[in-house]
Amino acid sequence: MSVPTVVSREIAFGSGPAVASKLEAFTKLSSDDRTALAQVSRNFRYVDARRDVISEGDKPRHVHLVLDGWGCRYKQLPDGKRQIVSLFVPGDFCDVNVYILRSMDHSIGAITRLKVAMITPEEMNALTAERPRITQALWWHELVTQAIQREWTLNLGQRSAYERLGHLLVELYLRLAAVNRAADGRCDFPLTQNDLADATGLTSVHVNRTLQELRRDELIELERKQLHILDLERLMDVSMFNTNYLHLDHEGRHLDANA
Amino acid sequence: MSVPTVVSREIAFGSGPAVASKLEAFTKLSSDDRTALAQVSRNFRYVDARRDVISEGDKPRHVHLVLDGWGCRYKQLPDGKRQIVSLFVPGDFCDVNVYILRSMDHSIGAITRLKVAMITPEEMNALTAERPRITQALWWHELVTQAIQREWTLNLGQRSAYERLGHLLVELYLRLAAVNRAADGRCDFPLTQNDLADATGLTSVHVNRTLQELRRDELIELERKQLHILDLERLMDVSMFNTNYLHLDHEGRHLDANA
DNA sequence: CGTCTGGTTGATACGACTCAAATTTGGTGG
DNA sequence: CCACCAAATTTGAGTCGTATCAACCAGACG
Repeated sequence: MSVPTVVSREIAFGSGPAVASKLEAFTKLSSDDRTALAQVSRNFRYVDARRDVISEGDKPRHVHLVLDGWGCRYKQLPDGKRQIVSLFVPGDFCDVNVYILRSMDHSIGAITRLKVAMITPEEMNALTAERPRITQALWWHELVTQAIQREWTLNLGQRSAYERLGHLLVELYLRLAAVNRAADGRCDFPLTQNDLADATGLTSVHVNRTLQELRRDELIELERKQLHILDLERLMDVSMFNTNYLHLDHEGRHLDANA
Repeated sequence: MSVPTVVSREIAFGSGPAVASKLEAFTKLSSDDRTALAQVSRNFRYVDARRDVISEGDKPRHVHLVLDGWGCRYKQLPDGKRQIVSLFVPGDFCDVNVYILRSMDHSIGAITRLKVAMITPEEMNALTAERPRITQALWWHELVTQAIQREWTLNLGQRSAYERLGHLLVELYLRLAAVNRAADGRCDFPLTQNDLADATGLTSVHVNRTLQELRRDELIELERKQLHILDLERLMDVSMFNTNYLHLDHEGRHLDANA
């Protein structure tokens, strides 16, 4: 999870180009690669908190890339129930190649005010045609995204409320750390207890009580949108967290050689 | 969900090349495309029921393609709990491009005796380099696989046991129908109640009671590994089933023109 | 035939939900 | 800078869905 000095020199904690550092968790990128990523990020827009980036039923026309802020993917049931099926933090792509599909089967919403790049199919094609290492890294990104989705399935299916919340907190902390948005057990944490409830399949009342338990056990502090994990190792332990699904061990580092 | 006549003419219910028909739910393939798919399916092996095709921790070396039988992806927790995170039916690819990753974060197991093709990275590269329509179709396959995983997340997070099981039965029925393995509300259904429990995050005792409810409500018959959905429309209704996530509407049909 | 796996039933327990209200926090305008 | 309001958090009491534990039964199989 080390961050290339070239990048980290430029950025302060909590800001800066997360995309490159996210992809560089997989493979080292050349400065040309980084320039190309910056290029496709030029065309961006802001989406207010609690608004949709794109809604279920819409025709997808771009790949979205989260430059700043938090977002989520969610699905709604006819009876009004809502499930957040994934969370986006800076550096996350929302569905590489979605535009193949005719219509969105879920919505993408902003948790905080969101800065998202809109990348056209043509730009994506050019990017992958010209930059094989970015292509590899994007595939890695896709595979990790799928692995996270599977882990959430496991989380909802088999873990208790306490384990489930613990697991989610650890995952988000590690994902933020990978893009230089977390350190020393601390990170921004803009999710409300309601959001947490929708993400974990619990009610917000029960989330509240369970967070209190986690605090009582001196595993976390969480207030004013700031998370502090007091004992990461123990929290990972009680939530049966296995980092393997995040594939954060620079698996593509052997690709560094070619230009 | 119509099946191209060219294919359906050749195959009997319950057997035949499922891959082509699965991909042709997205776009029409040329006979060259179909030949290429048959080529990469030459190298296959059988895996006995209840054995792993590949286990968590293993280094992935091939893309697996289910030629016949049912399989699943599952994850296990240190406390012994097990979650089936996805199911495979004939025609399903298991993780296009997995070999990018260093080690499997989950296991792939056989539910029934399984016939799986093992496709090398080289073969995959050749296939995608030479056959753009297959490449598109594989991307569609990936996107649908992800959509299914999201729907399972929703299923586990927000639906009751009754809805959850109903939803799963409908999904499997529709997926089997798409590869010509189901019709008239009937299909093979080799899952035990234990498997269903692991897939839905319930106990097998509760699965048993809930299936009885579904039978009592005259929605399904299920015995001797045969499923009969008596009233598909009503079952979809009570389980809040929205077919949109399966993207079965031949979205890539505009690609038919090129050779 | 005994054994095993998968299915079924019953009694009891508990984790998480529901509903309802109170309290705190954060943002906004006067 | 304070008053106000809406949103988010917290608390309490009671209920329900699903889990647990423990038998028992049926069919498949060697």
